[in-house]
Amino acid sequence: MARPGNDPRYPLTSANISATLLRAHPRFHSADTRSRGSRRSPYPLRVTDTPVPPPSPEDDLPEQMRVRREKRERLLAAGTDPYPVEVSRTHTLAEIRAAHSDLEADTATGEIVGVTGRVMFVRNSGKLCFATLREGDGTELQAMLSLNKVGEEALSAWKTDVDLGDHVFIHGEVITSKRGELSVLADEWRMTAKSLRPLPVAHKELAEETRIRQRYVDLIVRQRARDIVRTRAGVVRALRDSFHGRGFIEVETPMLQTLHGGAAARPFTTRSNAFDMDLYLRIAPELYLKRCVVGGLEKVFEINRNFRNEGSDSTHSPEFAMLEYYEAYATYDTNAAMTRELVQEAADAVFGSQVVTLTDGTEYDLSGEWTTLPMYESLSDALGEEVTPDTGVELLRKHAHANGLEPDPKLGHGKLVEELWEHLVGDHLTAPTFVRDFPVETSPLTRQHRSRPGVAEKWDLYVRGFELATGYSELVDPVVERQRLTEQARLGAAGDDEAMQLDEDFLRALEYGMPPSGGVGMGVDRLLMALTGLGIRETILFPLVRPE
RNA sequence: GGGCCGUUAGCUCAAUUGGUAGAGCUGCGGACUUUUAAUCCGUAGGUUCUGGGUUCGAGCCCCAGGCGGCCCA
Repeated sequence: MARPGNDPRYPLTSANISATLLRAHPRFHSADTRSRGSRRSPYPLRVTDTPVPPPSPEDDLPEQMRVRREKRERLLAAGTDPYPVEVSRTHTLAEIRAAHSDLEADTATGEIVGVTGRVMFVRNSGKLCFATLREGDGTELQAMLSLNKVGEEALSAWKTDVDLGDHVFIHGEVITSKRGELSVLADEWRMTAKSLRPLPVAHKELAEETRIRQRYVDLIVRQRARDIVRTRAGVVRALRDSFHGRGFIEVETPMLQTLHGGAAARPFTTRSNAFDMDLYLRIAPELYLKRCVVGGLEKVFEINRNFRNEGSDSTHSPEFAMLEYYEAYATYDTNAAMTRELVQEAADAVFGSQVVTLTDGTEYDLSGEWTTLPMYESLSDALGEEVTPDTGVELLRKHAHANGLEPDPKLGHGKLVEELWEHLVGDHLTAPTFVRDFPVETSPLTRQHRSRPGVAEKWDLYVRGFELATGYSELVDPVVERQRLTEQARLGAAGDDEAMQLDEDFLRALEYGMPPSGGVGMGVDRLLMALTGLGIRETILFPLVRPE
């Protein structure tokens, strides 16, 4: 936006020349006090017949932002770049802390260093200034600036130019203060990145909405926010290490798909201009990973994003990270054991223990073998009456009503059993538990149990009451698979928008022969939730939110 | 989709029955060479989410909407 003073259309006048000069010279600060302290624009309007420039949006900025912008301009006017390309940092703050962990108070080491950090606290006095610098991981170190080391000009510039939140460079000697605080005593300092916005109060929690909408600010002020990011990275890395240690190959399969499949979920749609066709964001990588197994990638995994066009709450996000892995010659028995190991190895890698401390301070034990509950038997126990794959829909509906549920009248046997089970059993599970042998009807891509009619070789893993993962002995008979998918497509045509589409290419792949295989899907965000006790929006760095 | 609650200074929050919108931190000016959320003195900062309505007068009451949270389906 054009403004007088830096736009040729609005040449400098004596009035704004003097204002500019005053701002550029710290010596004149006291003389300039009144004009800088007033609410008036620092750019006086000229009394001429030339058009008045349109009001700059900056004139409407809150006072504190305006002040910081003025400081930036003052630095520029004085020939100092508030955003230099390069600074001569010699050590991180953490390196200095590590190298001088047990110095006595009031010690001078003689070591000269250059350090950088964001100014988090400032304690300025007349001739000696203290500042707490912080670097990315939260490590803090004190900077000290004294009159006799940096000189009057640099000290005065420090006091007038530096605000909380600014990045600065400090060159000087590593010392400890009289109180014993490890510090760098400056002989030189400079601005490395001027912050134009004031930091929130460092000692009060940000409102949850602000934490999510402005995660960058959350990360600046809250150690826990920084820790969560690192915990998540550690968990993902541990997962990859576990897979690599077992000979798995990581692949990346399409997120833009012409058909959506692999799960019962509503997809997002998008559009390809070049292909002139609608595309779907994937709801699951399953059908592509199975193509991989057909092709001979016998141990294959993918960690990446799925998108489901559904609402969000404390356990759901429309965009979430998913782990899926498939292994030839594995079954739902062997992949349950491996899934348990993956979780336990992640806990060990990140926390050094399989007993994790949740965010509310309670401990959660992931160690050892985990409970296994067959679905029909555990539901029968909870009802006090036997329920089997042959139990009729009417009787199931009666049980549902007797237990305070009002299931959709359209629900069939399978979904009724699952709803009843979730209500009577699932909601009360706390310890890690595998629930096995689901109704065939609700598991279209799973093979029938090898010996028990009416159930599928499928398990769900419940941890702290929510579903963390699901595993199968995969259905690999291409003829049966075609029947199941055709039925799904029929449901879709009938208006069930969670049903899958018929993927002829996937069926063609299966017709080449897929070895007997086990497959597992696990929510990565949910794994974080399980290990930390956080809500899903705390485990995702930038969750989807409505625009402000 | 329904119900309830919230939305006030840069941030975190107050504001009696409807009667001049306040505090702390932050900012600005001043003092201070060993501070640790420094301290002391002074001072500035507001479209009370938006739009309508009632009233002599609305942050507060009414209507509609936005955003967020919680509970329910």
